[in-house]
Amino acid sequence: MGAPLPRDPIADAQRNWEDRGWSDVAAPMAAITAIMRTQQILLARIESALKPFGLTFARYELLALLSFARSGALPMNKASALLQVHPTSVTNAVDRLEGAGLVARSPHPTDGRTTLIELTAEGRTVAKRATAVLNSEVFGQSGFEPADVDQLIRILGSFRRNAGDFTD
Amino acid sequence: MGAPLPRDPIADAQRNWEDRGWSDVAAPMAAITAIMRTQQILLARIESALKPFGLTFARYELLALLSFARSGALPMNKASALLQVHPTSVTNAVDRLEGAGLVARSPHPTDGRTTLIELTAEGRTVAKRATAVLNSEVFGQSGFEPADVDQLIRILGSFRRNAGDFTD
DNA sequence: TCCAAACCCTTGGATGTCCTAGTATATTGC
DNA sequence: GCAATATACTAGGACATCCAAGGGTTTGGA
Repeated sequence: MGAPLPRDPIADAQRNWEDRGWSDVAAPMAAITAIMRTQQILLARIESALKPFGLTFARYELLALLSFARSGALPMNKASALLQVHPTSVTNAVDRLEGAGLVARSPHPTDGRTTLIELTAEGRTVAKRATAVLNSEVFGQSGFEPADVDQLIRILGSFRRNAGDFTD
Repeated sequence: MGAPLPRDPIADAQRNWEDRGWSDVAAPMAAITAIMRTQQILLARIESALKPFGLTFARYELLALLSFARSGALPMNKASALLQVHPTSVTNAVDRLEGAGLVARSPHPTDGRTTLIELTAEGRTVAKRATAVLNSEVFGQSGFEPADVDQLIRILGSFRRNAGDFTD
């Protein structure tokens, strides 16, 4: 954190790669490194916007997912698959959200292995308010040009499909 | 994580946003969420490629940075600024790299507050080998079209500049 | 000259992610 | 029907990141 650098460190890295004879992979290296850094910046903005609600991004994502579920409840494994995170991460998030009274665990009616997670009334309220803040403070001020947003959705969508995230 | 989903969960989220009347921020939301997920996929690939070297991405980045420093040594605060991570993260990475014998700490010759980190001979060798593996297994098979790589570098470069990463 | 402010690094605490392993419940196959 | 396999969730451990706070060093103004 700190003041802006006088030069783009990723562009410098790309030049270093080229100078060492790795020109064939210098550009993908720079693009991938830029994705890592961009994610870091965006995550910091998101966490900052969610802090007043006592939420982290991981917990917010779970709340948001539940708020869109028709029944208002989802099995943990379903949430894990849809959020594309490890099951233990969902357990962790649910533990904390449950402690904050925003979600509740309940046994699955027919499958004894499965645990359902459900929004509480307060959870639904918090999800709504947090989404409003994220929309206005982060998504609404992303700093991406509209045309670039479309490019990102296209490029990263293709990447995620090729990586095996989904078949569509 | 499991088998591919039948549908793109991010595209679904974008539709949900639009259905709730947040059309103005639905696309940026989708783009940002896609960046988060793409980072996760790429990080997993990188960590997997580095595992045989006993390196994580954070430690590799530090090794690579040092390998490009003319003198082969850098102050910790310099590394923190160039890698754009918190100073404590550098302390953590140096602790582990030092324990593995890949870098060494030394006092700054004139400024008693500053600690220099320097590659050991083994550290230089490991950095070289790890870079070769990353180049061939990750950067060389990113799955991005060359034209899209250029788009990413342009779009994310502009974003990072606007976010205050650098002035160029 | 001397003390306050700025700077550098480290420690300790909170979170999140993943992996491995373990327990409990379902499903499948013989 | 029963044993073997598969699935669901949780516990414990390793890492990384950030923040807050503390101790040592420099710098700069009174």
